[in-house]
Formats: sequence, C-alpha cells, structure tokens
Amino acid sequence: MSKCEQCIVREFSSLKALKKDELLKIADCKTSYTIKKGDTIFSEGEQVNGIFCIKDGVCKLSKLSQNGKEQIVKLITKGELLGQRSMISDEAVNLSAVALEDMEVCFIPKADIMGFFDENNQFSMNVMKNICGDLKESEAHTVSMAQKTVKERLAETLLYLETSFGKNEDGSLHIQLSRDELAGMIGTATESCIRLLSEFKKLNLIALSGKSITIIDSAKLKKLAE
Amino acid sequence: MSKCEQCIVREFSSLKALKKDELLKIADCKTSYTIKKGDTIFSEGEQVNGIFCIKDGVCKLSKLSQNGKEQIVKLITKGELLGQRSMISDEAVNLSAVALEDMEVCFIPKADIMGFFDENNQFSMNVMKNICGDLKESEAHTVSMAQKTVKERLAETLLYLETSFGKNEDGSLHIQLSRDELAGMIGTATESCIRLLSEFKKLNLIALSGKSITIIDSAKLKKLAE
DNA sequence: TTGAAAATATGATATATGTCATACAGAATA
DNA sequence: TATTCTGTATGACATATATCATATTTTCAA
Repeated sequence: MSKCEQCIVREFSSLKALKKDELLKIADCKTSYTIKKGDTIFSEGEQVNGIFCIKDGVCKLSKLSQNGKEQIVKLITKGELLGQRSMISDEAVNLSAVALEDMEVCFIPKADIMGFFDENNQFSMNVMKNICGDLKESEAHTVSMAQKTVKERLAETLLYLETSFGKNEDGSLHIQLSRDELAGMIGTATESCIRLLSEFKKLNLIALSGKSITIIDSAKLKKLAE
Repeated sequence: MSKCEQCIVREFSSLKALKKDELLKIADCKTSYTIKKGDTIFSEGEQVNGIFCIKDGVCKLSKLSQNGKEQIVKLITKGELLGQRSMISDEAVNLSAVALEDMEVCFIPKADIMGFFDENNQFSMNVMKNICGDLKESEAHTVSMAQKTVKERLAETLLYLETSFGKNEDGSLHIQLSRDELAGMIGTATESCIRLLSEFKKLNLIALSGKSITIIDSAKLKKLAE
C-alpha cells in the first residue's frame, strides 16, 4: 500500500492540512483504484460514503436532465477531491462521475475522515473554502448558461479546456471530449455544437483533426466569448 | 439592543448551534438594520466582512452579466444567512443583494464570528452543510438553465415562488417581482417573459392582475415544467 | 481486411427566442 | 388635474437553435 505522506497530489487538496499521524491513519484505510477511460466511478443517486482523491486523470461530473440529455456540470482532475459535498451533507451523490481518461484514485471511507473535521480545524477550513469556491464557480456558470449564447459558451469552454487541462506537443487540447460531451458541457444539441466548431474552423479560430481540437486564435476566441 | 438569544429566526439558520455565551457575544457586536424595499444591502465586488442574518423580508441575489442584464441567482428570506460564502473565502462578494420587500436584518462582523468555527464544531458543520445545500441547488439550477426551455423555466419558477414564499389571502403569490425581475430569474428577455405569462393566462394556468400573479392550475403547470 | 456500428458533418426546415417598435395602463410628480 | 415616467403588453420581424434527414468518416470487432 502506498503512503499518503509521500503522495504529491495531496499537496493540492484540502488534505494538505493533515498531519503526519493523520496521514498514516488515512493511508491505512484507503483503497487505491485504477479506473479505465469510460468507466463510471459513481452514479447520480448512489450512496458513496467517502471521498475519492484523484491521483491522476480527469473525469466528468454530469447530471441527467429530464429530457434525457447529459449535462456536464464540471470536470475534475488530479489533486482534487471527489464526493465531498455528498459526504458532508450525508446524502446520495447528485452527480455521476465518469472517467474521461485512465485514472488513478484513492477512496477514503467517510468514517475515517469525518473525525478530522472536529480535530483539525485547518482541514475543516480548507474543505469549506473549497466548497465555497465550487459554489462561486457554479453560480457564475448558471449566469453564463442563462445569459450567453451557445456560440459564446462554446468559445468560453474551449478556452477553459486549454487553460485548465493544457495542450499536447502539437498544440491540440490535451483533454479529449466527444462532440456529444462538448455539447453536454455547453448545454446544446450535438449538431449545433458541431456546426459551431465548423464555423470557428472556417474563421480560423481553431483547427480540427479528427477528435482533436487546436486553438489557433485565442484572442479572437476570447473576444467572441465576451 | 435586542437579544439574539430570544430571536426566533436564529433557530432556522446555522446559528442555532451557538451556545448561550456565544449568543450573548454576538448580541453585543451585531448591528440591526431596517432596509427599505429596493435598497441595496451590498453590491457585487464589495468587501463585506461579516454576515447578515435575515430577520424579516426577502432579497434577491443577482449578478450582472456581461451583456448588462441582471441575472437573479437566488432569493433569500428570513431565517437565512447572507454573505457566508465570501466571508469564508475571504473574498469580495460575487453577488449583489437588493431588498424585494422591507427587511429587518442583523449584521455580525466577521471578527466576531470566525472564532466560532474553531470553537464550535456543530456550528462549523451547520455552515458547511448549508453551503453544500446551496451548491447542490446551484448545480441543479445550472442544468435547468442549460437544458430547459424558457417556458419550462417560467413554469418551474412560478411554482417555486408559490411553495417557497407562499400566497396572499386572495391566492396570489406573496412575493412581488416585476416582469423584469422574473425575466432575470428565468434568464430571458423581459418581453419573452411577459408573452409567456400572457400565454399561461390564456391557457388558464394563471391569473394576472396588475403585478400580482395567481397560480390556478399548479398540476398542469408542473407538467409543463416537466 | 471487411463490415457494422458509432461519431462526425452538413443541409433543410421548424421552432423558440430576442429585438425593435409601439401602444397602453398605472404610478409618481408637478 | 394634467403630465410625465415607468412598467406592462403586443405585433412584426430577425436570428439562434433544435430537430430530422442523410452523408461521410472513423472506430472497432468479427
């Protein structure tokens, strides 16, 4: 079993507030998983009873809307924690998590982490700040959905994907989303998403080659996103 | 100065976890305000440095979108706390708060409440659960904005207003929003909002009389909201 | 390698929604 | 009371977006 003490990604999450003895305790009770691209980590409505610490890879958090379409609410990547909200609220998860790439995650049972909220105020505060950050982001997201056009949201999302998940050596977005998933992020029909991508391509804002997307003119794209 | 100990609304918020001595401490440093309908409590970008405890009345929390339209993110009413997120994140507020009715609020300075996070774990946990609830709600809201039509959102919002803020004796919605504000809640143009209200009226789902709206057929409205 | 299935792309069209213009009603003010 | 102003209402029209149909390309398993 690997040691949490030596795990680098820990430094990027609320867990960085944990002391040596607390980390040893977690290391003892955690379970490490390898998750294949496309695999489901958990589904909307499930009881999860713990949190996942993402060691590597990216997953999508999505919600099925009543009309049957999948809305991607956010993407989570290494160094982040998954399932904090439902653990704290003591509820079933409200989102589904599916791997977009092969992932390495550790699962820490609720029982073994809840105690830290009482014992370690810095940890508690970190988690709280984290969730506050999520809330702020989510509210901004709502406004964007309500007030921006699909075109603006697509431009915004492409830029977000580049800044948050980086580029490959050839300059293309590192993260690979299907057109369907991209449409699910911006909240539109797949065809509309594809059409706008083609339009962006014609305007020389992006280049398309198979699944991969390359941002060519981020300045203009930024202007388009307003 | 009124005593927090005897304040009923306290029971409905995270503050209910505070002990007698803690309440006395708060009562000492709080400031009570009367806020007139239409008055601004704080504006997006301001540093607030404390939280407001809503004793009476309702206010809207909104965000100005880049195209200059006001998006109402949520409504807050008596028994709720205002400004928790920015206090915890130690940031400027990301939303503006404006009274929709005359209000009674108490302001508790940050300095006087932050200590409780360390000393009173139940309080800390309450706040955390609260924010988690807000987050869940906000995520659902995002999905609704992204996937539902304006008509569905209007139906949904009218039902929400009725269940959350009640009716007058004549059956009309107790909360009074202008068409402009209602449009700002559902994220559409004012004219579209007005048009759909007229349509709902023709379908005998609601009755309109001046500003006041009465829900006649909530079952059909619910179906319309899907 | 081949064929089937899935993903991507594009056209045609319907529909929802935004925008602009204008009319009207009610509230506020002189 | 008259007058102005703001909010509400509605029509005409432009535009964005969804939907359905159909190619085309890519992926993947047989």
